[in-house]
Amino acid sequence: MTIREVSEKYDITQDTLRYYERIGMIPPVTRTSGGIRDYQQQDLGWVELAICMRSAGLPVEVMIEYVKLYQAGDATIPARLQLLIDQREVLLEQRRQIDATLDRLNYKISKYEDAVKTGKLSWEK
Amino acid sequence: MTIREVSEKYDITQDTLRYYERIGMIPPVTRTSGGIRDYQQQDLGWVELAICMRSAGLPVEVMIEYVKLYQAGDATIPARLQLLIDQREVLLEQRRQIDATLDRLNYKISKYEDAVKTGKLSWEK
DNA sequence: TCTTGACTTAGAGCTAACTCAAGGTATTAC
DNA sequence: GTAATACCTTGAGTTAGCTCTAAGTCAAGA
Repeated sequence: MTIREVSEKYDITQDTLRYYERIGMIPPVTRTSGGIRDYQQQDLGWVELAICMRSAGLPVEVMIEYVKLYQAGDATIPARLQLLIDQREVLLEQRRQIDATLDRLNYKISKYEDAVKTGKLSWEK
Repeated sequence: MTIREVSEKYDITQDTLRYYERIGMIPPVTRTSGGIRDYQQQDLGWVELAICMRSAGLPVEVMIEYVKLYQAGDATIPARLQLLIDQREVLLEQRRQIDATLDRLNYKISKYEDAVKTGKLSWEK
């Protein structure tokens, strides 16, 4: 699969795909004899994982670390497990923050809806 | 309340508090005759709201827009309502992304836990 | 009054995560 | 073979969101 096809499949720019590879956020992608990227199933798996992590807001640094551990072999399995557990905790905390903000937004939205309906404010910020 | 007290109360730097005010993410804070910030209850409400939005990952630009609308008076109430509804949608989408990533993490974590227990991989990335 | 420490502004500097540009190579269509 | 297009690398540029620095002002204690 060419970089163009991958970029269309995952709706991500070719620049970003090359960037992810360059900084080690995904392992080196399979190349043709001419040096052109030819993404295999395994490469796509890494791309998908990277996009998933980033879309949740996890820093690229974490994925770089994970890839390094992966490339270092099976001895790093406990370290990889710990990294994943740590990031899960980060995401759970982030979700708590989002929920707290959603509560606040919902409260304000209901107040504003009242204000719009009745044409006046009940007290608001 | 002095800027030091506010920064300690919300665990945020004084620089950031001044920055938020400077860019219009919160309205101008009450000052003493000497020009020193003296946060009132209302100022604290804005600080709290700003911190809440930022901690959920909403861009400062959105809060700036909201404050501008607020300062423009009651005629902007429908626009403010719409802004809040839009941001709620952004947060709900962000939460979906986090949940998707949590699912992926949990799957990988369970695989790694098996690998650590049994001392071998069942197939993993 | 003098000193000390907390406060002020304006503007420069920093980091993360892209994003773009320049100059070159590979592949495909004719 | 050549032209057009898609790819390549390296390195510089951009944006958001702080964070720090410099140079100065205000307020409280000796």
